Amino acid sequence: MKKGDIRLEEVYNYIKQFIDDNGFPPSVREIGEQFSMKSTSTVHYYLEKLRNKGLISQNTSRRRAFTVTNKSRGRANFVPMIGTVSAGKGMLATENIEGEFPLPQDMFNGSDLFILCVEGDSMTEVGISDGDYVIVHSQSSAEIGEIVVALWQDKATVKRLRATSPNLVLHPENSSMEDIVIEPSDEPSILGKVVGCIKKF
Amino acid sequence: MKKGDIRLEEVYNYIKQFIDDNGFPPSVREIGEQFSMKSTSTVHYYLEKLRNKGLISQNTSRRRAFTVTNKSRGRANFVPMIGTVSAGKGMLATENIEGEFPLPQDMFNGSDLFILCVEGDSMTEVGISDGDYVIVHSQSSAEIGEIVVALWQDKATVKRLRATSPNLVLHPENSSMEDIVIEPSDEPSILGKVVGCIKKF
DNA sequence: AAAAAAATAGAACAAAAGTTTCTTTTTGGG
DNA sequence: CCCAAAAAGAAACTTTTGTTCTATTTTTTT
Repeated sequence: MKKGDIRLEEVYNYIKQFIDDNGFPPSVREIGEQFSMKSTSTVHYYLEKLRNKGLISQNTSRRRAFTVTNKSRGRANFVPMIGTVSAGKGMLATENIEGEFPLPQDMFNGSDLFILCVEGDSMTEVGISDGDYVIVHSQSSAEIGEIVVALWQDKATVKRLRATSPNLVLHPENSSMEDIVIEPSDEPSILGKVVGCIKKF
Repeated sequence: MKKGDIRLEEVYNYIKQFIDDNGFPPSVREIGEQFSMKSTSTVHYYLEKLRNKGLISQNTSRRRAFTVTNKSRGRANFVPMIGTVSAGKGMLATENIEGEFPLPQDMFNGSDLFILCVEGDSMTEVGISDGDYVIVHSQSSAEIGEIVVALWQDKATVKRLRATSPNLVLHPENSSMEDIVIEPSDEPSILGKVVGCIKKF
């Protein structure tokens, strides 16, 4: 392996790390300092190699403005985590958002997602357990058979949708539990459809 | 609400979006153009407000180098997804990596993690199903009772560790399956410990 | 309506950052 | 060991970019 190729990879990794740490790319001179390169043209030499290899893309006429075009590195989709579900105001109101979590955009895309922490063991038979985080697509209706987040008695519950009329029937995926039947007069509402789940062991 | 406060939020959102889209922050003049501000000092005026509110942090002496310090926005931890598990060379060799996926650092941190796609239904009773992605902490040994990824007959399997000697005993969390007993002569190895799981519905 | 505060503009400036051209040193294969 | 190619350096140059200072307009408050 040629000496320059080793260095090229080191430079590439440094850039990646720098962006991860700082949120913006390093300048030519900062790269040079890192590798004790005494001339900015030396850095330029490597940067052009990386550009030719398609590993970075650089916006001419913009300073400190190149990005790592790592095809294999997926983009993040920041999804809000909902803390308390207050029925009254919009659920995605700022005061209800506990934080934004990055999810792989390849798996979960779209801007109308949110994350909710699951309480209880009513859905263990589909792999959703107490303490898991479900990823929910915000929508006000859903198809029969889909797993939904429904707002009932001012609390969000995750259940499988069995029927919507005359009553809303929610089916826990836990053989020891009974279906929940909610009459229209109780004004139940569907907050969204569960599209994924994250669990920690 | 004051007029400036609305604008302040718009500017803030624009910056966030710009960084998401481009991977580097906008310049003062780019922000100004977006909002038809005819003077860079106007942008400066808003930028300072954002700084004072702690919403962005700016590195003086560095151009185009501020970051959104959204406390609520979690950082991403890029974790490699392993495709084919080839026993021979290092599992985390570049050729085995299918891509890097961003995970919430708050949930999964550390640089020695990898993601693996699960095949089969041997762990459904702990919520790990066919097609799920397990998040694995790379390690060569584990405690009894932990869920591990073991390499057996050149294939990676996810099971609960029951015993390590004299034989390696792997327990499927599926009552219709039998324990797998692997003799030392078969040279089984532990690739890591399962710390999480992501499922898509 | 007047006064105070907030928001915007203009222009000039200094520093940072990418590029270029030419030269020199170091490597690596024959 | 020699020579071409690769790698590194020096210095000057052009743009971009953030800052500053002052003046003006618009909003908000009293």
